[in-house]
Amino acid sequence: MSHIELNEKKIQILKVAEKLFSDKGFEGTSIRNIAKEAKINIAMVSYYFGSKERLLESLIIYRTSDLKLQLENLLQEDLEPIDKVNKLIELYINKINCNGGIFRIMHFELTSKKREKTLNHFTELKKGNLKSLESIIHEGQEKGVFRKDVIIPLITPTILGTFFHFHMNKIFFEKILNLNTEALYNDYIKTHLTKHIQQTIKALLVYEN
Amino acid sequence: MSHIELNEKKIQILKVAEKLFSDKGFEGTSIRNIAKEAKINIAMVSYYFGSKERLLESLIIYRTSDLKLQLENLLQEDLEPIDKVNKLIELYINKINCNGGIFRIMHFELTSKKREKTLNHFTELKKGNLKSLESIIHEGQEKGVFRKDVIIPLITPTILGTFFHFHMNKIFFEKILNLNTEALYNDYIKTHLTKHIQQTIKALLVYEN
DNA sequence: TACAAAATTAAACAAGTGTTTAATTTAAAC
DNA sequence: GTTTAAATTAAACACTTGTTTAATTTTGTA
Repeated sequence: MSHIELNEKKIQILKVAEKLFSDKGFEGTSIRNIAKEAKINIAMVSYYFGSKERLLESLIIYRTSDLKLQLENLLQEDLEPIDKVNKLIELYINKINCNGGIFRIMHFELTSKKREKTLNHFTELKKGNLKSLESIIHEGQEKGVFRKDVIIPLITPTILGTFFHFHMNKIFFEKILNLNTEALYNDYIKTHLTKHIQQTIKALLVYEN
Repeated sequence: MSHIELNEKKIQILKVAEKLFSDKGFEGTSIRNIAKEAKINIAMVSYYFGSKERLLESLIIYRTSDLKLQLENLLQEDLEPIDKVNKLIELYINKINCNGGIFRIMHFELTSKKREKTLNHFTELKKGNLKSLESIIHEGQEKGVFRKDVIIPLITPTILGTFFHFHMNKIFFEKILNLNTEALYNDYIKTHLTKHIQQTIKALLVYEN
């Protein structure tokens, strides 16, 4: 099921759908919107993907398939635990930033109790990610550099949540931080925001009350 | 404009709308859904609020009007800066948790460039909140208990982002943390999640590299 | 060239959307 | 009790939705 042949046309449709879903939400985007933007006939979406719902499903699988691999590679690098954590944060942010809207969609559209099948794929991904994080933290704890009373499953919400909330309030932060161009905004994420998250997680992991 | 007379019927509609918007999103909820649930005629929404858009606007104003006041009261309490921060975190979480879906809606529906008027009210609220937070942190910095190189506008994303991300992935966390009942889930937020956020922010504010 | 499979199309489908209308009922004021 | 305003209703409005159909064009293969 997670193997779907993706020809060029399909990928083109997926990318347009990603952009529109991200801009206007899943419900807010019509198949006619997608067809117009992708310059295809409205019947092609059903023809290729079966339905709008399964288009979303395909999109999510298409965009998340390599994240797991990258995380596992990170685990095997020869780095200090804190550097692994920092790299993991960078990896997340980079991944989300590069893949435009899909992660936004996943967080906003995949909470409903419908879309269960799509949600299952997402749950497996999150479980794997959590396992990777756990192994890094445990390593640090055994080395005596990380605290032992930290709740590991709550670390991801802090990393991703901080990023998403910033992204979510893009217009607000552009205004108060004077990020007048897209380049300035992206640069701020890559430098200040990333550093803030790394600093936060480090403090949480090593700070003793 | 921010003063709207709210009779009982209006409030009843607002509460139903909040629930449905929160469950299925703004676009995903139809006026007929709302009318059916609230046991009113579909024309009543337009009659009372003018449009679906302005129903959302009224809902947001209705739910956020007292937050500003509560924050300002907190500022004037006689507490140590770190205790004020902790109380602020508690206030946020409590506020969001009690007011069910509205904050979720605000974060998911208010990013689009449409809905500008509704968005403006929200922006003003956020600016005020940031000012309150700034004054607390500055107080702590002057007393020498907080670091001076922290980026204050990024603290709110960490507080709220962590909470929202947890809430967003409710189903996932219920599963991996064995929060089988609604009561257990809410209790986890009130205790562990709140503590995690407080611990995180404290570490960020006082930890020296 | 001829055939078959795949791709693409315009049109239609039934269902659902937010909003408005005009008629009717309810409530309040005199 | 009559008058006036507010509340409520069913029906219709024009429009959009996701999906399907059946016809046509394009493509690849023998």
